[in-house]
Amino acid sequence: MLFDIGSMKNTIKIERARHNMTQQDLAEKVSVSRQTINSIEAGKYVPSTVLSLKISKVFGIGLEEIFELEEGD
Amino acid sequence: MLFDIGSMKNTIKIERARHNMTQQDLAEKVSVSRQTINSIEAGKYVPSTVLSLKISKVFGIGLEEIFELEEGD
DNA sequence: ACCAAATGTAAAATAAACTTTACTTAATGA
DNA sequence: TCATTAAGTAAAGTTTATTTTACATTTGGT
Repeated sequence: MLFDIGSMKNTIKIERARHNMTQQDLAEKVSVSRQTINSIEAGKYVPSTVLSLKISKVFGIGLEEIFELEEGD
Repeated sequence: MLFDIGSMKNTIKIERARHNMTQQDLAEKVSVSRQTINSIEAGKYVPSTVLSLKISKVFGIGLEEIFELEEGD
Protein backbone atom coordinates (compact mmCIF):
# COMPACT_ATOMS: atom_id res chain seq x y z
CA MET A 1 0.00 0.00 0.00
CA LEU A 2 2.73 2.41 -0.98
CA PHE A 3 1.68 6.04 -0.88
CA ASP A 4 -0.94 6.11 1.78
CA ILE A 5 0.07 6.12 5.36
CA GLY A 6 -3.22 7.74 6.20
CA SER A 7 -3.35 8.81 9.83
CA MET A 8 -2.34 12.45 9.23
CA LYS A 9 -2.78 15.33 6.86
CA ASN A 10 -1.05 18.68 6.68
CA THR A 11 -1.31 22.09 5.07
CA ILE A 12 2.37 22.74 4.49
CA LYS A 13 1.83 23.45 0.81
CA ILE A 14 -0.77 26.08 1.62
CA GLU A 15 1.38 27.70 4.27
CA ARG A 16 4.31 27.76 1.86
CA ALA A 17 2.14 29.51 -0.69
CA ARG A 18 0.96 31.95 1.95
CA HIS A 19 4.55 32.72 2.87
CA ASN A 20 5.80 32.61 -0.69
CA MET A 21 8.28 29.97 0.16
CA THR A 22 9.67 27.17 -1.99
CA GLN A 23 10.15 23.59 -0.77
CA GLN A 24 13.86 24.29 -0.84
CA ASP A 25 13.44 27.44 1.27
CA LEU A 26 11.49 25.62 3.91
CA ALA A 27 13.84 22.64 3.84
CA GLU A 28 16.78 24.92 4.54
CA LYS A 29 15.02 26.73 7.37
CA VAL A 30 14.30 23.49 9.17
CA SER A 31 17.51 21.74 8.13
CA VAL A 32 16.18 18.81 6.13
CA SER A 33 16.41 17.91 2.47
CA ARG A 34 13.99 19.26 -0.11
CA GLN A 35 12.76 15.73 -0.76
CA THR A 36 11.84 15.38 2.87
CA ILE A 37 9.53 18.37 2.60
CA ASN A 38 8.16 17.12 -0.68
CA SER A 39 7.45 13.69 0.74
CA ILE A 40 5.73 15.07 3.80
CA GLU A 41 3.54 17.30 1.66
CA ALA A 42 2.72 14.28 -0.49
CA GLY A 43 1.77 12.33 2.61
CA LYS A 44 4.47 9.76 2.03
CA TYR A 45 5.49 9.76 5.65
CA VAL A 46 4.89 11.29 9.02
CA PRO A 47 7.52 13.77 10.22
CA SER A 48 9.05 13.60 13.67
CA THR A 49 7.60 15.89 16.30
CA VAL A 50 10.77 17.96 16.31
CA LEU A 51 10.44 18.58 12.60
CA SER A 52 6.75 19.47 12.86
CA LEU A 53 7.50 21.87 15.67
CA LYS A 54 10.21 23.51 13.59
CA ILE A 55 7.91 23.81 10.60
CA SER A 56 5.11 25.41 12.57
CA LYS A 57 7.64 27.73 14.14
CA VAL A 58 8.71 28.86 10.68
CA PHE A 59 5.11 29.62 9.77
CA GLY A 60 4.42 31.22 13.11
CA ILE A 61 1.29 29.22 13.80
CA GLY A 62 0.31 26.35 16.04
CA LEU A 63 1.35 22.85 15.08
CA GLU A 64 -2.24 21.67 15.15
CA GLU A 65 -3.19 24.30 12.59
CA ILE A 66 -0.88 22.53 10.14
CA PHE A 67 -0.90 18.89 11.17
CA GLU A 68 -4.13 17.09 11.90
CA LEU A 69 -4.97 13.50 12.68
CA GLU A 70 -7.28 11.80 10.25
CA GLU A 71 -10.44 10.06 11.32
CA GLY A 72 -9.93 6.61 12.74
CA ASP A 73 -7.04 7.22 15.08
CA MET B 1 26.14 9.70 22.69
CA LEU B 2 23.43 7.31 23.76
CA PHE B 3 20.76 8.90 25.91
CA ASP B 4 20.75 12.47 24.80
CA ILE B 5 19.01 13.45 21.65
CA GLY B 6 18.47 16.92 23.00
CA SER B 7 16.24 18.94 20.70
CA MET B 8 12.97 18.29 22.57
CA LYS B 9 11.50 17.93 26.01
CA ASN B 10 8.07 16.84 27.16
CA THR B 11 5.82 16.77 30.17
CA ILE B 12 4.14 13.43 29.62
CA LYS B 13 5.06 12.20 33.07
CA ILE B 14 3.42 15.21 34.66
CA GLU B 15 0.28 14.88 32.56
CA ARG B 16 0.08 11.21 33.44
CA ALA B 17 0.26 12.09 37.09
CA ARG B 18 -2.39 14.74 36.60
CA HIS B 19 -4.63 12.20 34.93
CA ASN B 20 -3.71 9.38 37.26
CA MET B 21 -2.59 7.27 34.39
CA THR B 22 0.12 4.62 34.23
CA GLN B 23 2.59 4.29 31.33
CA GLN B 24 0.71 1.16 30.39
CA ASP B 25 -2.62 2.99 30.39
CA LEU B 26 -1.33 5.69 28.12
CA ALA B 27 0.43 3.20 25.89
CA GLU B 28 -2.82 1.34 25.35
CA LYS B 29 -4.78 4.50 24.61
CA VAL B 30 -2.38 5.52 21.88
CA SER B 31 -1.61 1.98 20.68
CA VAL B 32 2.10 1.74 21.34
CA SER B 33 4.15 -0.36 23.73
CA ARG B 34 4.74 0.67 27.31
CA GLN B 35 8.45 0.92 26.59
CA THR B 36 7.76 3.42 23.87
CA ILE B 37 6.08 5.71 26.38
CA ASN B 38 8.83 5.10 28.89
CA SER B 39 11.53 5.92 26.35
CA ILE B 40 9.82 9.08 25.21
CA GLU B 41 9.44 10.24 28.80
CA ALA B 42 13.10 9.46 29.36
CA GLY B 43 14.02 11.54 26.31
CA LYS B 44 15.51 8.55 24.54
CA TYR B 45 13.84 9.43 21.29
CA VAL B 46 11.47 11.76 19.53
CA PRO B 47 7.99 10.45 18.79
CA SER B 48 6.34 10.81 15.43
CA THR B 49 3.91 13.67 15.00
CA VAL B 50 1.00 11.25 14.83
CA LEU B 51 1.94 9.83 18.19
CA SER B 52 2.39 13.25 19.78
CA LEU B 53 -0.97 14.31 18.44
CA LYS B 54 -2.59 11.21 19.90
CA ILE B 55 -0.94 11.78 23.26
CA SER B 56 -2.06 15.39 23.49
CA LYS B 57 -5.52 14.31 22.46
CA VAL B 58 -5.62 11.86 25.35
CA PHE B 59 -4.67 14.62 27.77
CA GLY B 60 -7.02 17.08 26.14
CA ILE B 61 -4.44 19.82 25.76
CA GLY B 62 -2.42 21.36 22.96
CA LEU B 63 0.57 19.48 21.66
CA GLU B 64 2.83 22.42 22.33
CA GLU B 65 1.84 22.38 25.98
CA ILE B 66 3.43 18.94 26.22
CA PHE B 67 6.19 18.93 23.64
CA GLU B 68 8.62 21.79 23.37
CA LEU B 69 11.72 22.38 21.30
CA GLU B 70 14.89 22.96 23.23
CA GLU B 71 17.11 25.97 22.66
CA GLY B 72 19.41 25.68 19.71
CA ASP B 73 17.04 24.42 17.08
C1' DA C 1 8.96 -7.95 55.52
C1' DC C 2 6.15 -9.35 51.72
C1' DC C 3 3.57 -8.91 47.53
C1' DA C 4 2.05 -6.73 43.61
C1' DA C 5 2.08 -3.07 40.47
C1' DA C 6 4.69 0.44 38.20
C1' DT C 7 8.80 1.86 36.39
C1' DG C 8 13.57 1.68 34.47
C1' DT C 9 16.45 -0.35 31.29
C1' DA C 10 18.63 -3.13 27.68
C1' DA C 11 19.46 -6.03 23.51
C1' DA C 12 17.88 -7.66 19.15
C1' DA C 13 14.82 -7.15 15.51
C1' DT C 14 11.82 -4.54 12.38
C1' DA C 15 9.71 -0.49 10.49
C1' DA C 16 9.77 4.06 9.37
C1' DA C 17 12.04 8.62 8.81
C1' DC C 18 15.40 11.04 6.35
C1' DT C 19 19.49 11.67 2.99
C1' DT C 20 21.73 11.52 -1.29
C1' DT C 21 21.81 11.17 -6.06
C1' DA C 22 19.56 11.55 -9.98
C1' DC C 23 16.21 11.83 -13.42
C1' DT C 24 11.67 13.79 -15.04
C1' DT C 25 7.95 17.13 -15.55
C1' DA C 26 5.64 21.70 -15.00
C1' DA C 27 5.75 26.58 -14.92
C1' DT C 28 7.64 31.06 -15.98
C1' DG C 29 9.96 34.45 -18.14
C1' DA C 30 13.41 36.36 -21.55
C1' DT D 1 11.76 28.39 -28.07
C1' DC D 2 15.30 28.13 -24.64
C1' DA D 3 16.76 28.41 -20.12
C1' DT D 4 15.89 28.33 -15.47
C1' DT D 5 13.52 27.34 -11.29
C1' DA D 6 10.34 24.61 -8.73
C1' DA D 7 8.14 20.46 -8.08
C1' DG D 8 7.35 15.31 -8.47
C1' DT D 9 9.26 10.92 -7.97
C1' DA D 10 12.23 6.88 -7.17
C1' DA D 11 15.97 3.74 -5.58
C1' DA D 12 19.54 2.79 -2.32
C1' DG D 13 21.53 3.73 1.85
C1' DT D 14 21.80 5.45 6.82
C1' DT D 15 19.75 6.65 10.97
C1' DT D 16 16.21 6.69 14.27
C1' DA D 17 11.67 5.18 16.07
C1' DT D 18 9.11 1.36 17.80
C1' DT D 19 8.32 -3.58 19.18
C1' DT D 20 9.23 -7.61 21.67
C1' DT D 21 11.14 -10.07 25.30
C1' DA D 22 13.02 -10.11 29.45
C1' DC D 23 14.89 -8.83 33.69
C1' DA D 24 16.02 -5.40 37.62
C1' DT D 25 14.51 -1.72 40.64
C1' DT D 26 11.28 1.07 42.96
C1' DT D 27 6.99 2.06 45.29
C1' DG D 28 2.79 1.34 47.91
C1' DG D 29 -0.13 -1.23 50.52
C1' DT D 30 -1.02 -4.93 54.02
